[in-house]
Amino acid sequence: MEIYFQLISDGASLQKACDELKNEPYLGFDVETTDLDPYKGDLRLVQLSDGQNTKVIDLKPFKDKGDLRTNPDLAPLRELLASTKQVKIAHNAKFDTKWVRHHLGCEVGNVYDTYLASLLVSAGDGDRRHGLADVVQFFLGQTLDKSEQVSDWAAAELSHSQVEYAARDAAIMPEVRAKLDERIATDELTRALKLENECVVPIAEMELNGIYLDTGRWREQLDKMKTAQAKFGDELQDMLSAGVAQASLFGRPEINLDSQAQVTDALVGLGIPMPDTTRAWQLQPLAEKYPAVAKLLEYRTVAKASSSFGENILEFIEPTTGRIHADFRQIGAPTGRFSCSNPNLQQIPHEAEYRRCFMAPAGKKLVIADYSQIELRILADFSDDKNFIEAFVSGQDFHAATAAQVFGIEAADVTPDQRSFAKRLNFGVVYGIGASRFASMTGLTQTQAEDTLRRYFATYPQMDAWLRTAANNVKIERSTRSGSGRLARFNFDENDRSSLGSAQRYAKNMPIQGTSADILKRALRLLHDDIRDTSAKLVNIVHDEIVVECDAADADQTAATLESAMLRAGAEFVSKVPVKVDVHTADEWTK
DNA sequence: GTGAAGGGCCAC
DNA sequence: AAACGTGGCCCTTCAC
Repeated sequence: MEIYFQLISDGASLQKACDELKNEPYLGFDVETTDLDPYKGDLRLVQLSDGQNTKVIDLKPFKDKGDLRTNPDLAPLRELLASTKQVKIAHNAKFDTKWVRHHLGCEVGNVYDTYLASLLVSAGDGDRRHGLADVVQFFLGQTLDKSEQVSDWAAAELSHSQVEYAARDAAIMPEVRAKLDERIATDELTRALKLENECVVPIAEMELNGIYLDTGRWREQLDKMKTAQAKFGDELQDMLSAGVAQASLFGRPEINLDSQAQVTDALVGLGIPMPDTTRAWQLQPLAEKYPAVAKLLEYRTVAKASSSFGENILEFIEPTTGRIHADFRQIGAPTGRFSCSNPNLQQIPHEAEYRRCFMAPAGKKLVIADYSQIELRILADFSDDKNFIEAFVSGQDFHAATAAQVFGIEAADVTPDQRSFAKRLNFGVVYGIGASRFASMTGLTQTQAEDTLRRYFATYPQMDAWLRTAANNVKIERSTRSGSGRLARFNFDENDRSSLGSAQRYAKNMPIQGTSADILKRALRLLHDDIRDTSAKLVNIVHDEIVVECDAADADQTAATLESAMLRAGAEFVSKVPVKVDVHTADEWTK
């Protein structure tokens, strides 16, 4: 397919090109860069297209005159990109908007992300691919050649083939959007896509902002873990070698303590009746009787700490900023939750020794806010359960309040055990917990656990009914949705009970987890708009928590702004129970 | 050597 | 498949 494009490399042509495009409602938007990381490479091309008329802007000549961000010749481009009048259609727009933000110094207005749209339409079907070529093939039936994608974008002169490739990627976007939008409309995903599209720029900015990690503190903690690992490892080797015959002849045989197979063999050699897995929850009961098992558990804990949360995380510190810029996937899970990697800032251990390493730099403060019991509030709202709602409205200790209801006593008379049972059930219910799991986690017998579950659901009959309906709909509707309308289709084997059971638990959980994700995404957009032109910067998110960094002097104002944004977002999805946000200001990412 | 799979464990 | 949902990271093992 021949396409019409124009390569632009001077200010006057750029002005003319932007004038030509500025009245178009939809613009395909793409960039070509010399690296995947905006802190490491250069922005070479910016492409904009209305579908017929495509402009490929070569930034190299502009770059040769100095900082792109202050070059007045680029003002028309910045204005066009920042405008909210034209929809900018990009595939994985987080990438393009990050480069524009960092290298051109402007925020892209009105983003439409065909990658996120394709993910929404696929509704959790993990077999579908969502690269641009895949999406173009699926929705337009065209084959897109991506071979130039990894070509040399730093070359002094770009080849015709490179520029044509760049033009084609932008030119096809309006058509992709049109086709995708038909599916978005028929699948009733318009609200969910709006939520996602509006969240792209806040996330792009968060990744550029990064979070500050105190290297000294981290190393200090790591050293402690390494020392403990060496000590426990040594002790464990001694204990395990007691069961090995050749120990006295050849000295202590080295066992690989990280190998389940070798450790299990050695423990069996000591006469320990090993369970089918060596996971902590299975070994825990054996730890009291067998010191080697207790030592293994100690070793595992510090080994995990020094590997997963060790030296490697320091390698993610970007030299130019001194901060960690992790990758956030906006639709990381089919429920709509984010996932995070390189490194995963959503799995940093909760202990203060780790969290205190993530700090506000000098003169700054962290403002940390999280939703209180958001998933349970969503369940209360969706099920409209009178008693469950009452437990929230009462405003008292939530788990004590539910314990009082379940056991039919006054809140003041709730025993610690009763509160603990209620708390575990409150958490378990959104995952579809069963009696046997509840029994094993509480130490209750199967019968006692069944009885407690029965009491719990008898206390909350409408919640029970809502969860049962959700499970039944797996077979009838074969799909479910979150509050924003995010869609999840079920994949299960009709004849396999465990497959059906697993789909039913997912059906109970997805609307709740998904709505929680919806609320967080809405809050991120509201926050983004409210902190524009302030010192506040989004630096991390963890499912129901938002961390913002700001000038110390602005901390109180930022806390109020953040809480307000989160509460407004919550109220858009939950109305029958109050939404509660706990917010505080600190020098470290701690409670 | 490299990569996939499986076990294990961290977060919410 | 912990009959409690969603992720990512590290390690070993095993196939290519």
